[in-house]
Amino acid sequence: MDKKSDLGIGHLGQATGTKVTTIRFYEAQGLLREPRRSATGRRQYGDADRQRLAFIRRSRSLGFPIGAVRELLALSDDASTSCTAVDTIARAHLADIDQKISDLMAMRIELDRMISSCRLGTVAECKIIETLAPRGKASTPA
Amino acid sequence: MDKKSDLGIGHLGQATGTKVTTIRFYEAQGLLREPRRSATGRRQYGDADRQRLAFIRRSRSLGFPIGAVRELLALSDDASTSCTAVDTIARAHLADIDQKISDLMAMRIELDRMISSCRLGTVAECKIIETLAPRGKASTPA
DNA sequence: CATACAATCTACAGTAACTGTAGGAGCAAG
DNA sequence: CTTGCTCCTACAGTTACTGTAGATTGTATG
Repeated sequence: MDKKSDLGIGHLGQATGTKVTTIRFYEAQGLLREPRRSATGRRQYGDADRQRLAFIRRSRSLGFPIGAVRELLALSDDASTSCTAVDTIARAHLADIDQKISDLMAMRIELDRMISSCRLGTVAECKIIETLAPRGKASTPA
Repeated sequence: MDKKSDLGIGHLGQATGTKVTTIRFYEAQGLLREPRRSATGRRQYGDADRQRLAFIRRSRSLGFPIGAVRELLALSDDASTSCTAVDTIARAHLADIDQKISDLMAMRIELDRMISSCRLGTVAECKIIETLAPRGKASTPA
């Protein structure tokens, strides 16, 4: 009588590249519904759960925060609504990523310049430390 | 008798663009030493504290994690050591940033492709949702 | 001087998205 | 029956702060 798609939490994890604790975490967050349990209390998942978890993982791997994943799931559950909302969420996330990239690029440039100027002498003459300290009168107050 | 460099926590915050709570947090983390207190228990900072906090903020703005900032501070306190260690920390951080940038770029590309393919119809035919769901048999199991 | 309001104090909870740990029970194999 | 793996719950830890509660102090004004 076992359905071939019946999965324990460990197998579901393997099937989706998700740690067991993470699956339980998603359940606690309401991303996955509470599955039925075996007679001894173990979680039993079906194929729909696997699909849903895969969706979550894919969304997360694209950087959507949990809240956005929750919204995307709700939207995808209602096939008849317009996907404008989906588009909006995705675009907002794209803008977010662009912002992060440009912040990191700015850091990268500064950091790179800092490193390039280092002549590997002593800390006293270190350009990196010097760059980090807005003015250098803290260490050697004259 | 007041030194002109004497600062209350609020003024120190203003002088360095740091919230008061954040300054106390840095103190708890051991990045700033415990300052002397006024008769009524308020923190009193001097110019060296301001320099040190500025260093911390600058390092943080370049993305160095607290632990790295702690190490950089320790190194900068000892002017005679070689700055090889400083260089190593900075290079490790640069590598870290590069990794983050390339992760975000990869996300960005996928996300952009996803969004471009969206025709703003219903969720049922939404390319975004479709892309997120590895195979589409969860919602409509036939 | 009294009163109001701003700044400060301590201590702790909350954020994001998990990860790790403790302590206990189920389950298959030898 | 014992070993060893998976699973269970519940809670603490991670990062770098931010926010809150409730009490006290400092300052400006009437």
